[in-house]
Amino acid sequence: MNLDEQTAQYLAEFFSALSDPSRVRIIAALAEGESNVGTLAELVGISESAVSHQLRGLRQMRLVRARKEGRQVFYSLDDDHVTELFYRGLEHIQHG
Amino acid sequence: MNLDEQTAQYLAEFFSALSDPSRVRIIAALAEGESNVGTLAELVGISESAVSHQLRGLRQMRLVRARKEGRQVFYSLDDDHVTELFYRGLEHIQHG
DNA sequence: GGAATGTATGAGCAAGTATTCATATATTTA
DNA sequence: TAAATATATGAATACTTGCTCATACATTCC
Repeated sequence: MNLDEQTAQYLAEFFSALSDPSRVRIIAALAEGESNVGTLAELVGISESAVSHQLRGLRQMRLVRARKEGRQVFYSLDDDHVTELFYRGLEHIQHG
Repeated sequence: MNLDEQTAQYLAEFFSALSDPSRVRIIAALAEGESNVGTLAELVGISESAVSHQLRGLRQMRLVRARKEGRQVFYSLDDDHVTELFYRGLEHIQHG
């Protein structure tokens, strides 16, 4: 297969969602169900600001969706493909 | 799921293999069958040196293997998981 | 042997990225 | 209304990354 530049670009961006440990851990956490920024920060072990920045990117890729409840914002995975990719990757790591 | 830092790190590295357009195109080409550095450079549209650098990384991740034939080196995919991920990602892009 | 070809490698650089810090915005509570 | 809480955002910074360029290595051909 000889992908055109644009398709390759899109694909690369898609996989980039899982190309950083913090994002991987955020997505791993969200795979269990929705969670808010503070909780994610605690789980992942980075600042709330850092989480917020990462979620922004994931939001722009439409991989997560946000639900506001009071002053908290609950995020959840909004793309089955990423979830699936995540699990496949995990299998690969665990007994690949 | 709450991944430990190391697992997250490995996973992120694994997905990083497909997080760059040039690498995506290299892997797309190799999905068809083995190919040498010069041909890949032509297909992908980057220098042979750049291809060689990328292949080095993929080799270190054990995602491709090299077969030397005379002065040419033929590369092929050496990991079904990546191939599968690639196709899944492609589906996502094409009609996701 | 020497030239030519194919690939690999290291240094260096420009561009991208993940984080922190300071600050802003929005919502709740006193 | 003021203080407190939760999240978002922009700027700055340290780090990473993909490429080029020069050069080295290996193999074939003359």
